Amino acid sequence: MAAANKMNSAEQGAGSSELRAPESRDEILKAAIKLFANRGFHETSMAEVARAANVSKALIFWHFKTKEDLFMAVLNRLLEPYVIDFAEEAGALDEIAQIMQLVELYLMFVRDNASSIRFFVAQLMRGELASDALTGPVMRLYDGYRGLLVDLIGRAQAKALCLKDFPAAAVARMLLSMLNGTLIEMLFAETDHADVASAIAMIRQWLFGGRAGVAKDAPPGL
Amino acid sequence: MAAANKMNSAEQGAGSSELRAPESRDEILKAAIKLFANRGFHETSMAEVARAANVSKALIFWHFKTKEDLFMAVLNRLLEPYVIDFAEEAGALDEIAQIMQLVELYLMFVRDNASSIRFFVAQLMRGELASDALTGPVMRLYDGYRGLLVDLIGRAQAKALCLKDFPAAAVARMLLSMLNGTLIEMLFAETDHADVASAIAMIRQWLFGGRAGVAKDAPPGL
DNA sequence: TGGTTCATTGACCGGATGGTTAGGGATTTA
DNA sequence: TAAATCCCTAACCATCCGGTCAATGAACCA
Repeated sequence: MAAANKMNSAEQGAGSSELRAPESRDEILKAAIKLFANRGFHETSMAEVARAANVSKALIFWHFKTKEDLFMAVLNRLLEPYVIDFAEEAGALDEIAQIMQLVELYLMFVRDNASSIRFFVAQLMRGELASDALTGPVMRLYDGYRGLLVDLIGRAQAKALCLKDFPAAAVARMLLSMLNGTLIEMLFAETDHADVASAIAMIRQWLFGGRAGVAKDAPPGL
Repeated sequence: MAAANKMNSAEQGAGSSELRAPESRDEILKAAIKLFANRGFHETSMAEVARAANVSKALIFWHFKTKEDLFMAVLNRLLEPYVIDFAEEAGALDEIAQIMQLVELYLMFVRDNASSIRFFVAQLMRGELASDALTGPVMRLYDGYRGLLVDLIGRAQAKALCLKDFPAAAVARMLLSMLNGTLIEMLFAETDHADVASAIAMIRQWLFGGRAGVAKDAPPGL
């Protein structure tokens, strides 16, 4: 059985807008990222991905053995920019400046990766899939970030630079809650830049009171 | 509306383990709530709902015309407890106490409705379905709550009871960010009660500095 | 030139899903 | 008691989905 007749000929004509080489894999990944991000895993069909990537469904299964394989590849691709090392960023700055830089880094990171973060959060929310392959790296990063905060806040408290009414760990947790709250406001309501800037100002005021000590007052990028 | 009549006679006598009267609708709703909540809309099949509710799939389609109808019914059922009037709660208390009571109310509400809130957030995240029927009521409630906060904070600032370095609206927004951040920590990491209590303490400290003025120091329920 | 591998495709398959239908048993109504 | 109504079900259907397969053109290798 199987017709096998071909039918094509059609578009030949040498170059023009034809599909290229094994960068089709990349095309598929990009399409999958977009679709998974704003429709979720279960709601995205391989046929849709194929259509969006301008390839046949079978080709997707040639590149990635299963749908979950594709999903994992998407995960890894999205995880790449998440490896930014927060640590290196701040050199000889005092604790206050370092903390504020971490805060700004967090917010800028969220702003720049809004869509993939939305994706991760959506995935996190339900145990949908791969909760380990997902939870693992993200949580490691998150814990690392919190660790840095606890450390820095502890040192700032020791130098009496920063509010001391609560243990460093609690302050760090609260700071992260503030950041996460601002984050979800950025993601769902569309907070404008002014609001984010004012959030940063309020965080600084909360942590350090009237003290200065920060290099730049209004972060350039935000 | 829902019949409510009858339900009589019921199971006794012959029936053995037989199904009852038009409270089957309720059984279906309860099952659907549970399934939709922790598996989402698309990942929950009508057959599963039927199995979980111990009825036939066809009966579901008799009670609710389509799957989306069932989903809407679930939404409305879940929305019911959300009508709590925050306003009535606080009577003759001063602004500080009222604000702190709102804060506690928010956190307790989240704690008590964790599963349905998780459901709403998951639904909100993607525009999956009914984004109006969903967004509408929840956002109205949320805005109402924020309005109350802005008002109270404004009055507290006027009386110099509360931090005045920022406009009331900004303070309210930040407070909500803190609450939402604490919320997602409660929902996803399992923050224990001590952490929530310390979060409340830190919020009070942030808003009112050393001032007292609050009736109870450690909220009983939390 | 013929063969091997790479990259790609249309057609196909079994299973699950949302939804329908025809009917049946019990209760109410006339 | 006959008709109508309500509540409920098994069986069915069309569609879509993840995944497979045989075939094939192009590039590289002998």
